[in-house]
Amino acid sequence: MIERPRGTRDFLPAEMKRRRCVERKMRESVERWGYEEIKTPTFEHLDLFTLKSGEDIVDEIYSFEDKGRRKLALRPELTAPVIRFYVNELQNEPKPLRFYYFDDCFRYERPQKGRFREFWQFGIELIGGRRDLANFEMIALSVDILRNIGLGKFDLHVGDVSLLKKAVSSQRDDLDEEKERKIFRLMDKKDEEGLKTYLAEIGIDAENLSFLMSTLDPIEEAKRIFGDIDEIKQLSTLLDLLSAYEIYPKIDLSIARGLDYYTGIVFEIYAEEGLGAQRQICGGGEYDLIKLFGGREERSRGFAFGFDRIMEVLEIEKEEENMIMVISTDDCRREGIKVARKLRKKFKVELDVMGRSLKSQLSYANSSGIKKVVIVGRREVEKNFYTLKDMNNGEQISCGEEDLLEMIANL
RNA sequence: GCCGAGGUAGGGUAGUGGUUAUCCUGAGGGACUGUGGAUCCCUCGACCCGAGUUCAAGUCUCGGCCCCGGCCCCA
Repeated sequence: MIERPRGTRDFLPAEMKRRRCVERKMRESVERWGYEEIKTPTFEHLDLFTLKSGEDIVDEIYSFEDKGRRKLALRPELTAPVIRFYVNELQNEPKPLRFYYFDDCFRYERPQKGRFREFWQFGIELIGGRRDLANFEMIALSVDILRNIGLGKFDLHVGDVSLLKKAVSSQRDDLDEEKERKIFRLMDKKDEEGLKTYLAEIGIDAENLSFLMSTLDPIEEAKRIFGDIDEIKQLSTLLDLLSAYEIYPKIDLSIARGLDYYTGIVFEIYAEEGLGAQRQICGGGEYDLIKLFGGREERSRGFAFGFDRIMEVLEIEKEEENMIMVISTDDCRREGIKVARKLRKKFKVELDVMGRSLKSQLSYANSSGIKKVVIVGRREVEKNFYTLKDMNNGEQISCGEEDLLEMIANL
């Protein structure tokens, strides 16, 4: 027997209904803000991703060589492909550009709760725009989506990596990249003890950086240290605009995220429960990929939802299935087929393919949750009528050909 | 890659070295040739894979695979 590859999943019809329902709501949400769907290839040149994230990520990517010796990779995320697309052929479009995507991504990682080797991302990229207004739109939209899909409980954290970088690099002139990274990582993990120990080790006064981890009013504290610099104004304006949309994020200046390409505001959204160690359901921010990919400098920003993680925490009530079954026995199959065809103009209709008796077909309808059946048997065919049966209460009525559609709708 | 817990019909399970591997559910058929849900009967269907120990392995040992929780990483 052939097993499903590690970290992949099969989805049953019931689960696909849930997923499509949420997907539909997400699409509706972003389309109401003027976003349009785009699609990029499932695989790209490996370089696209190493350029963005460094050589190290090759370990976590599904990469391969094709028969023409090209080094390719299944996309591990969608921001880089979308920006590549933009740089390739959309740079002269009028700004802003509002794009959204919903697709599967692939990462070679150890699977655990909320983490798979094939997983789905729903995200947007907003290219162009003045920083404060565009950042407002990005974050407000992400919250709008969650509100629309009915996910009420989440934590929104907003930070600014440029402030973080500035604060850390101002501590020592000779701070190399590796040390900075380690500091960022400890901060991102909120490992205060580890951070203190490490800062002491490399001779930095932890007090100077403590405002980044502060939970009280980090903006005020940053202002005290840096003065009223542009980064702080941006954050304040953003908070003001968000409050107009009734969004009150938690400021967290220690968010480091991928860091390599984020350049300004960053944000993360966490589910409150149900995901174990993988609580993050959304991440995004401002980045500078366009120039890196050889385009004309243009600010852009975006976010992506971990669709599968959202599905883990979201509770959705089941939609009732509205299936009609046309039941006919072997001597009347032709008539049954004709009736089914007529009904399919307006309804979902099933026909028996098992060759079952009338009794067994009813039994099947019952156990499949089919609420309405039309019986087309010899008796009906000979006298030229149909029998409609309501499976909920067992009541039956007869009707002629001309009122079939109407009567079954009202059954 | 690391640490830990697991893997018995489609789903849920019993089974501490010894009959033909238990029970529930499910699925297919029938009792019942034009009327479902109840009942009864029949049928289908499993020890993750591979080595080893043993007279004998679902059970013990080792390796692999998969899965679950966590670490690392997280574009």
